[in-house]
Amino acid sequence: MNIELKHLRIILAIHESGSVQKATEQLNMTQSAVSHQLRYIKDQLGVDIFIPETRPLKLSAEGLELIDSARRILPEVEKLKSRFIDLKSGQTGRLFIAIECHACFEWLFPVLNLLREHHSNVDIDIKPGLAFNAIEALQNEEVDVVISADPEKLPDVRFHELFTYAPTFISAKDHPLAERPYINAGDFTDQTVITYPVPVERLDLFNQLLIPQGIEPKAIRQIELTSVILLLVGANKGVSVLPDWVLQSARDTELLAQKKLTKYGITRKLYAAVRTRDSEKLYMETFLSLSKDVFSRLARPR
Amino acid sequence: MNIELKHLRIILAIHESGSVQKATEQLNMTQSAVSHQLRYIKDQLGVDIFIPETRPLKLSAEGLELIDSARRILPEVEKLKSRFIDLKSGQTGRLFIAIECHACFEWLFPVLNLLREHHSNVDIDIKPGLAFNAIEALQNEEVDVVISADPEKLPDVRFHELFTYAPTFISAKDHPLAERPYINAGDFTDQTVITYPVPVERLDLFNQLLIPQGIEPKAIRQIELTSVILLLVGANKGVSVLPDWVLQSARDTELLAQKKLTKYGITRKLYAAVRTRDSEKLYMETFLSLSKDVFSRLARPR
DNA sequence: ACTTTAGTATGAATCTAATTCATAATTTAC
DNA sequence: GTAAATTATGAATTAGATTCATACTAAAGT
Repeated sequence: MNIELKHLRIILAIHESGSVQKATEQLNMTQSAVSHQLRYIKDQLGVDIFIPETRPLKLSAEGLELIDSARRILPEVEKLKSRFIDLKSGQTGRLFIAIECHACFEWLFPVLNLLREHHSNVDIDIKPGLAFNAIEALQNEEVDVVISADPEKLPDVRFHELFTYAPTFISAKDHPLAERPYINAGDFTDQTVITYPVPVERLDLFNQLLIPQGIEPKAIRQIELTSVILLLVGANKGVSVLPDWVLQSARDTELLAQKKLTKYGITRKLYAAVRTRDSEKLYMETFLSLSKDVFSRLARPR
Repeated sequence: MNIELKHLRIILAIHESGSVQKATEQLNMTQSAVSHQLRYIKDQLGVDIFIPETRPLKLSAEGLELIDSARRILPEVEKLKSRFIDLKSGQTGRLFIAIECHACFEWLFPVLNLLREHHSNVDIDIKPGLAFNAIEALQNEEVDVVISADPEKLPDVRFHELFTYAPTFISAKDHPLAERPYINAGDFTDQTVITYPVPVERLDLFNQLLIPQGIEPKAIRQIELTSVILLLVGANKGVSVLPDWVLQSARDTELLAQKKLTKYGITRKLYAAVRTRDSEKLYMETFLSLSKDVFSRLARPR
């Protein structure tokens, strides 16, 4: 028994218009085509859908059952179709975000709240944990955006530049290194470094400075919250390196000394990696521009 | 945008089997056919259903939405199909009954209760009120059975004989007519006749005896309940004519005299009129045989 | 990095199903 | 009973789906 949506639509149109004749316009079919289809439907279902020898055709008891089903099934299909129209136009969609940059929560939350206001039907989520190879997860469509500082040349992924920042050294004001004009890699050998609880390879300090120069600090202490890191550094429990904008937007930085890394400073760029074919989606464009907006407000010193 | 059930089935099969290759068996299609269909689906929906350049094919975020819809829609269609398989085999169906014979409620209720036990999925109902032209309602599929004493020769309707009965005169034992061996039409001219509240043309007494002979009784009093009719006749408030089986199955008939109508008695047959193509349906056959059963038990004098 | 293998895509030919056109058959209304 | 309206049917046509053969391509193996 083979029944298709087409058949349900035909039966429904005939019932609602009252005759095959009238249904033909609505269906954009000729009377003959409809008639042939009706016979096919009857053969498939094995029962008479219409009361024979009535003109205009009237649905039989069995035909009315078909109508019931059609009225349950067809609206679901219409929903599916309009869902895909929205998906295609970027009115709606999924925005799962993987962040490689731990501090980024600071600006990501306000961005997502704003995005929710603009695109209430977009399914927004942050996927932690798969930071190990976020770009692969992006290609597998497990996530839709990766916030990363390491752009790659990939055919199907586009890295949208969000902003530039400077990983900045901080210590207590009475710390010996607070006297220096800038900090070098070697200065860390006898320091306790306070970092976010992520693999060191993912920290700017390490992947940009210490690892290339083969230097290891005396100790590493991992702390989750930015404000706690600032507190501990202020209390001389260690030193740290954080993005400049984190320091600019944070309170309670009076007790801290901020120094650039190396003589000329290190600057990095943060990117939003997006699958190429998602780039022009409306909500994705909104996400990108909101990100830049929010960041520039956050980074402006108060 | 044209999407058919076929397409949903293909996507679902691929997702559940894990690859196009494996889905082909389940779908009874060649790999090539599936591939062509996938391109069609993609073109229709306007978005990529699969992550490009992965092998085996993996569904994209949009593809997963399709799966959701398919899992909602396809089971509804399966339900529809099995419903029609049942309808065709007579496992299930509709049994709306129109009764032209008022006393028939007496045996119809037990029949329907028994039928419900055998065929719990049959939608049983009694449609009163459209007794004016019940056979037309049968042809229009407004009802599925008409209980009638007037068979007609119709191409699409079959009259199944249920049983024979004799419209029988009753009066109080001390009524003058109780002395007679039988009752003639003329005997009613000075009688009050107690009947069911239906048009007189539908009463055996009238359409078989009084109307053909142009005789009208002195008065007609209409009463709904059989037991009340018996009570009033016993109290000499009038006479009545009821089917013999009603009298045989009723209690409190000791005070009544029963007489045949005319010298040789009048007998009538009751039929169940059914659309020809419904006749062989399982539940219809059950209904007919149950009707005969119940009647013969009812009519047997206690 | 190269080769093999499994999985998918594609084009042309073929086959199937749907539609049209012309016309017949039926039913309903007058 | 005739005309008008509606549906059915058969043959021809057209559109759509499937197959076959083969080309690609990603992933796995060496």
